[in-house]
Amino acid sequence: MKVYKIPEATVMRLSIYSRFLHQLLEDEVNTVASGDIASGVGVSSAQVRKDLAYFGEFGTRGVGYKVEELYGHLMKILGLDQNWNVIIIGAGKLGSALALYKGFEDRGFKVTSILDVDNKRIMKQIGDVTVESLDLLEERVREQGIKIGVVTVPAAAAQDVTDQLVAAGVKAILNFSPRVIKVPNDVILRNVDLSVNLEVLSFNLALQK
Amino acid sequence: MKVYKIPEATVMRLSIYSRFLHQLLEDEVNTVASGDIASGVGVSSAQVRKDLAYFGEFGTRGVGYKVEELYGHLMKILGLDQNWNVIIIGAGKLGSALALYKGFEDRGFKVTSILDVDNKRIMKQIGDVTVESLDLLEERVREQGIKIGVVTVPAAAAQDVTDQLVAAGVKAILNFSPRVIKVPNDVILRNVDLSVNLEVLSFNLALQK
DNA sequence: GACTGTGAAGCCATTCACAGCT
DNA sequence: AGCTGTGAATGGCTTCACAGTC
Repeated sequence: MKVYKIPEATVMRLSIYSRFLHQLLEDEVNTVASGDIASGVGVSSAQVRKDLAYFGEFGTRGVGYKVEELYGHLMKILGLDQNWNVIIIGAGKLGSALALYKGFEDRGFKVTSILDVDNKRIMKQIGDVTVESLDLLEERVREQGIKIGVVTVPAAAAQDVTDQLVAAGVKAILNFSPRVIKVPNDVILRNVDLSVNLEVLSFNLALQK
Repeated sequence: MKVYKIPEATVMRLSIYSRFLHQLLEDEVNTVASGDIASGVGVSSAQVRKDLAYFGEFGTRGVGYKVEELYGHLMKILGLDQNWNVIIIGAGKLGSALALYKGFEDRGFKVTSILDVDNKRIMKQIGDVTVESLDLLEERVREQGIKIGVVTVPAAAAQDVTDQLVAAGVKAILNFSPRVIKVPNDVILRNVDLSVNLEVLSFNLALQK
């Protein structure tokens, strides 16, 4: 399993393939061809095979892939053969919604801490987690072995809490704030910019006229 | 202003540049060079110039760009020189959070309808919008001139509500459900897949070990 | 016959490097 | 002298097309 440089787009698709395979598993489908996956998720079959080829040979020529086996491989590749504790910084509407989001739990992400600076939010109960003070950041990261942090604070506070997460040893950050934030090279950063997504739609709509 | 095929990545960056310029405006900065924007948002200066070059010549050689002027151009390009009414389908935690998200309002997106199938959610007040029955979809889309729909329903219902949005005449859809959905060619679709984003982090973390 | 795995080709986006203005 | 605008070069991802295997 030589892993040199995998396109990010490939990783995102693997995640989508794995969910599609999960559906097939529930429908008790045993075998699947690259073309089936392709039409199921809206890409080309060559793309599916190429994506998988980065990680090994999982199929049988003339036949296809065993659903259960391929699913297992993908989950392992995606690092989902283990559970991840996640800390959310920012207990506003968005942070709360994410904390309760079933899609995370289903895939092995457990929100074990939710922190905020606002006293009105501290002690609030979100699912089975209690919102705590931002002061506890380092302590919670350490004791819960947290590698993944989610930032859902206002733009003005985003860089500051990010720096705190990094200082506490968090290695991967999912940023929902509408601000470009900077992290050291060894920390993985992804941005989910809600406004940008709507604006891409707006751009394309405006084009059509 | 010849617009043939603009890379999606360029559009996303324009959105980010525009927000950066807005910050500069507030700080009363008058002029900005491509290198300043670049370091502000974490791309190369050549990238900034190339992105802008798709749409015209906005700068002055030897000087840079007038902040206010460039900002205006970008907002126009992004279709943000007008307001957009937005309908949200799914009044769960995520749908509610998005309905209240300030970042949308700030950029001219107004959530004018929130619909759900669940009677327990109907009549609930979210901000100044009342959750209504999914049955009203077509009526609301028509009377509010809605072009943009946001889907925050469970995976199993995603394709169904998408089809209803399309049938009602919605031209752009932002899908938050963890399911691949299909739309006709003339409808613009973007997916914000929250789990996929976490899984890309997980993949990269798992690699490092 | 059917479908995988993969080198080669094609395509698209980014970076380079410099001519052109101010 | 400084910074933009842009053709050319580069790099990377996707598609093609087919040899290899069951």
